[in-house]
Amino acid sequence: MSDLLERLRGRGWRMTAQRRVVAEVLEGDHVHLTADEVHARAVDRLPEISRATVYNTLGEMVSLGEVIEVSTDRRAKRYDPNAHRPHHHLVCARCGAIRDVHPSGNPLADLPDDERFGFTVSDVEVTYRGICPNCSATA
Amino acid sequence: MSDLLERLRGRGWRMTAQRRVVAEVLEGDHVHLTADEVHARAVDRLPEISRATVYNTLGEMVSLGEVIEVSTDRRAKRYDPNAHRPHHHLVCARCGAIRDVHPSGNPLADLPDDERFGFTVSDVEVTYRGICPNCSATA
DNA sequence: TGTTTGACTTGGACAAAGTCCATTGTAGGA
DNA sequence: TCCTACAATGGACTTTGTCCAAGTCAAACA
Repeated sequence: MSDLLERLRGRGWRMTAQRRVVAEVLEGDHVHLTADEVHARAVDRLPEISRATVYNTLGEMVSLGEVIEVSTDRRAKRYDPNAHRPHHHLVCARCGAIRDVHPSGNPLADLPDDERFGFTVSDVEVTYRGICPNCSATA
Repeated sequence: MSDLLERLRGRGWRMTAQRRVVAEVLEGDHVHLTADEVHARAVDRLPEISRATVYNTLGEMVSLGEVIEVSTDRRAKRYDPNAHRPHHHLVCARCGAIRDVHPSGNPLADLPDDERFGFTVSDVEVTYRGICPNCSATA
């Protein structure tokens, strides 16, 4: 069983076929699927799974902090299962490909007090943009 | 006339009442309106302006690099007119308030070569998240 | 193992945000 | 002033996501 599923079970999740399939679809590194993509892959394994269940399940995983929502473009949110490995994202401006990246330094520390406007700052999300090797080759 | 409008005219834009109104609505610092908010304010000055025109105009401003699209949450894109003053954003996780911020350091330089996966990296977008003073007071 | 129950799933209606397009209008040059 | 290419309009359509009432089932318990 996957780590993700293991952790969810540990949190008292009732284990259903639907949830198992959604968790399995999300396995791996550099996985950044949209909800509809997750649904399409889930349907391959469990044809009767509904869109609403996929949305519900992804939403619960996010609330539990087991999956991260990533909004890299104007389109659908994407779901990243590596919630427990801090990282940021590198996105191809042309084809939308996404890679997980690990910058040096801590961007949180780079925000001076006089630029915090009294906010309690707890998190930072960094998105690098550029052109991937594939797209620059076929330019 | 606003700076924004001036620059757009310099780029050969045909000047229409609609475009003028959209540009005027976007004036100012810490302005991060959604397309619908822009439309609502534009309608106050020019009642017959259509939603499609607001979307088109904002889209053109973005393509020309005069306005930046900001996706701070799951909801609508927001439009930031300060495209020529490099900055990032600080967002309240509770009420959604947005401030422009200027971190020290250059996050682009923090991405090592071996984390670039062959991408030509050209831009970086940083979103800080936290709770604004107003929301932490009324917790 | 069978029963029970509340959590889970379903499918369809609904909503928000954004795009597309045929038609109509108009800015700005000749 | 007239022309024409560019721009605006508004309504249909698409995509993405939410909500809900009714049915289903995982797992605790006897």
